[in-house]
Amino acid sequence: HKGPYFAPLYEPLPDDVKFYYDGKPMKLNVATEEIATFYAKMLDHEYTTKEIFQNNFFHDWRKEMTSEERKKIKHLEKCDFKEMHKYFVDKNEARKALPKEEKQKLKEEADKIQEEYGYCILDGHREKIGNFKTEPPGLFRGRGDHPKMGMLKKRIMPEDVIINCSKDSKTPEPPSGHKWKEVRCDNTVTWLASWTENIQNSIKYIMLNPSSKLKVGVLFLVRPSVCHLIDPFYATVHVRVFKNLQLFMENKDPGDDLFDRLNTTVLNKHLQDLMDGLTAKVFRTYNASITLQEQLKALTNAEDNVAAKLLSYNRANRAVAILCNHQRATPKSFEKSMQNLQAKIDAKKEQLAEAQMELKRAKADLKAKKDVKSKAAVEKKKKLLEKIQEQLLKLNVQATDKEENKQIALGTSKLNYLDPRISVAWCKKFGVPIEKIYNKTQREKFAWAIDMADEDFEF
DNA sequence: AGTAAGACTTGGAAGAATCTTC
DNA sequence: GAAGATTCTTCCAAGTCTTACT
Repeated sequence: HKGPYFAPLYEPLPDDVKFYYDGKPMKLNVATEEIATFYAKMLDHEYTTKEIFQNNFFHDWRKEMTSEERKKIKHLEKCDFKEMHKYFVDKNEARKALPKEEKQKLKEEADKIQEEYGYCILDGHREKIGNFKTEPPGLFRGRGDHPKMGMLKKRIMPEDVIINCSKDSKTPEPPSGHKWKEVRCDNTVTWLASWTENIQNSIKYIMLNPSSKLKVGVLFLVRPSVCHLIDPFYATVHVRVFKNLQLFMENKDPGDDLFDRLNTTVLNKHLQDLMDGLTAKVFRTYNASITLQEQLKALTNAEDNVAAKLLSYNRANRAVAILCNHQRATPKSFEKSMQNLQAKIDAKKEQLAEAQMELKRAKADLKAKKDVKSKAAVEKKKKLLEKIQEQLLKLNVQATDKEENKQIALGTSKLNYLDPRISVAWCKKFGVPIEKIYNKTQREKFAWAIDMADEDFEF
């Protein structure tokens, strides 16, 4: 591989885009200006209204200022980033409004970078890298009430990066004038490059795309041996769990933590002793997959049309998501898009009524004239009516699906917990095109399953 | 046995691309 | 054809599990 692709260097603002302190324009040092733009870009984000975010940002920003700047800039409230903010908003819109050819050109440039840095050779095969770019500098966006939100995330330099590649491969060249922190050849790990980020002091990695050999299959292909053991395991375990619970409770007061001695480490250790490869996660995957299979069996009706079958599929998928507790907040746009859909349904109903009337008229016409032309007209109207009926049905199914899905996130279980062969088999068995349930990325990731599973596959 | 560091996976949000609708 | 909605993709923080260490 060629090592990571580094975030582009900072481009100073044009002279007419000014920063104001205490109402007066102030020219900032390039490094200071760069950090200011990180904040300016986020001005209409909720983050910048939070005190912790503001304080962390201001603290880190001042650290990077020249001593003169630091002497002057003492209060965030007196900083005016609005002009900078507007500059970036405008720039963004200008980019969106670019003519087709220009956009095409930009895309080609991006593709070239992807082509050059986005792949590596693994065991003689060309594999796609998942994240081949270093994370750009910016302000840390911790979730919830993260105490470090707003802190400066520093620019990653080649000197921060450890390269991992095989001994017989060509070592990637660092950008000119730079060198790598280290080059090593460790074939016991999967990462290609790594660096330590400055906020939490944790390590970030460049790794392969989910479609690559390294990422695929390990869980699902090795698992069957584990899974057929899980069934009898469950059967005996719940008796024992009950007894153990009683034991746990005997020596405890009602307020005590029941599981003070049971943490995931202990649990995993125990499971590991029972069988190699058995961890708590395997149970979650097993439960998810077996549930999907059962639900699909129970819900799918072979006589249904594709739309109705898809509703059944989504319902089975939802049962899994509920089991895994993949809940989400109802999307902000939910009400509105539901109303839109309802309006569509109403419009379709009117169309339907209209089509019924027209068919009636055409039939009457045929009765009166009994000629070839009006017979053809009747047929045509019949066809139209059927088409509209089908469309209406589809819309209704869509509405049901949407409503049932509003507080449930399907993505994670679909991507990480469900054996794709179950879905592939289902598609083949019921004649549903695979594109209806997996988009392009998902099809890439599950290519192995699409190839191998036939309609009789059982988990 | 407990803890910290390292490796790898997961989850959800933001941004980009595409589709719809007027 | 542009504005808005929807879907896809990328990004990256945070979670889980493993390994190393004391």
